[in-house]
Amino acid sequence: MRLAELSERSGVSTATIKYYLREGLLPPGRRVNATTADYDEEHLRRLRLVRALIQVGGIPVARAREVLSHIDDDSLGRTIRLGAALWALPQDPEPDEEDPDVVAARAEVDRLLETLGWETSREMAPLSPVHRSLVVAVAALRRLGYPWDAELMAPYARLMHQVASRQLDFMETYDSLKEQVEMAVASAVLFEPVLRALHRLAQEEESARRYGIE
Amino acid sequence: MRLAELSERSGVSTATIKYYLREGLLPPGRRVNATTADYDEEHLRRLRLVRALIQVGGIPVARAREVLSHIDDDSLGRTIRLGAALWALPQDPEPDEEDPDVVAARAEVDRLLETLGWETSREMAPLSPVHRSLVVAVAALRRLGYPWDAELMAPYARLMHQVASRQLDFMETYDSLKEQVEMAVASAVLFEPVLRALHRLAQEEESARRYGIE
DNA sequence: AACCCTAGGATAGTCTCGCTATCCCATGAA
DNA sequence: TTCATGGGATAGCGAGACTATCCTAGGGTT
Repeated sequence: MRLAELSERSGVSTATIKYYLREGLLPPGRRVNATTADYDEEHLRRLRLVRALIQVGGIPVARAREVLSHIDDDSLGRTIRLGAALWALPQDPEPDEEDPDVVAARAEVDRLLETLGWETSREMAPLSPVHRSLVVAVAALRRLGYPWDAELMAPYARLMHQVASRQLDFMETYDSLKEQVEMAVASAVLFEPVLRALHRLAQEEESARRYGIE
Repeated sequence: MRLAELSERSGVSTATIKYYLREGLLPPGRRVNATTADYDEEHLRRLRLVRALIQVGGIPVARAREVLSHIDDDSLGRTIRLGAALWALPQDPEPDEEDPDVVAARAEVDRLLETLGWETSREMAPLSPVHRSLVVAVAALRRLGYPWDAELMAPYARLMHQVASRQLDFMETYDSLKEQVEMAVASAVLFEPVLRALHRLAQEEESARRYGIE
C-alpha cells in the first residue's frame, strides 16, 4: 500500500507518518521507483504500536525509537532483549545522591529486594533504570513524610509479582520471540494505564463502600 | 520565612516559586509590607507536594491546580472530596465512540464491573474520567490485537482492589480529613510510579527466573 | 537623612516536543 | 504533453514549563 492508504487505515495523517519515518520510528517502505514507496501490513502494525506508545503510554518519540530498536534486535537473547526494551522505557532524571531522602529510599529498596529474595534485581540494581525509578518515587513519598519502607512495600511487590507472572504466562502463548518482546513492551506501556485505572476505580469503589457517598 | 528561604529549603528556584504563585498552585504568603511576604511550614509542605505531583507524577500544572483546589475544599464530604481529587487527575482525550475498538472496550469494561460487583463504579461509569481512561487503554490494547476482555482483567482488578484496600487502611491512620485526602492523592499520583516500578522489576525478575540470563 | 541593596511583582523570552503546513520535484496516468 | 499526486526537505506552530530581565518600593546601615 502507499503512504496515503497507510494514513487512511491507521488514522494517522501523512504528515505525521512522514515525521515518524524521519525520526526512525517506522522503517522506510520498499521503494517502487523514485517517487513511490510501498508499505505492508507490518508497517501498519508497527505504526499502531508507535501511536499506542506515544499517545496512550506517553512515551517521548526519542524513547520510543530506542525501545523499538530493541524489539527489532534479533541478536539478543530473550531476557536481555526484554530487559533492554524495558530498560529503555523510564525517563527519570538522575536522583541527587546527597539527598537524605534518596539515600534512605535506596536503603529501603535494597532491603525490600533482600526480603523478597529477588536476586537478579539485586545484582542489576546499580545499573537498572527501573530500580532508579523506584528509588526516585520512594524518595518523593518519603520527602512528603510518608514512611514507605521495605515492610510496607513488600506486600505490594508480591502483588505486582503476581501481576507480572500472569502476564508472562500470557506472553508465552505467543510463538515468535519478536512477538513476545513486543507483547512485553505493550504490557509495560499500555497495560500500565489499565492497571492505573483499575487501581483508581478500586480506590473509589472501596472508599464508597467504607464511607458511603455522604 | 521569606521567598528566598522557601526557595532554599525546598530546592526550588525563586523564579519557579513565583510562577507557581502566579498559577495559583501555592497560596500567597502573608504580606508583611509592600515589598515583603512571609511563608510558613504549610507553604513548604504544599510546595513539596506540588513538585512531587508535577515532577514525579508528571501532572500538568493546570491539572495540579484543580486537584489541589479539591484537597482544600472543606465543604465536601469524604468520598466526594476524595473522588473529586481523583477525578481531576486523568487527562485522556475523549475517545472516538465510533471506533469499534472503543465500543468493544466499553462493553468489556462494563462486563468487568458487573463481574466484580463494583456497583458504585457502574453507577458512576458514564461520568467518571477514570472509567474513561480504562476504556481508552483497553481499546488501545485491543487495537494492537491483544484480546483484553472482562475475564482477563478481573484477576488484575481484584489484585488492584487489594492494593487500594491496603492504602485506605493506611489512610485511616491519619486524623484530619484534609490529611487523608492529601494522602489519597499522593497515593494515586506518587504511589503509582512505585507500583509501576515494582511491576517492571517483577517482570524482569520473573523473566530471568523462567528463562535465565542467556 | 541619605544610600544602596534586595524582595517581590510584571512581563516577555526561551526551550523542548510533537506535530503540521508549505514548497518542490519527479513521475506516471490520461 | 499535460497535470495531478506521492514523497522528500524544510520551516513554522502551539502548548507547556519554566526562566531571565526589568522595575519599584522598602528597609537596614551608616
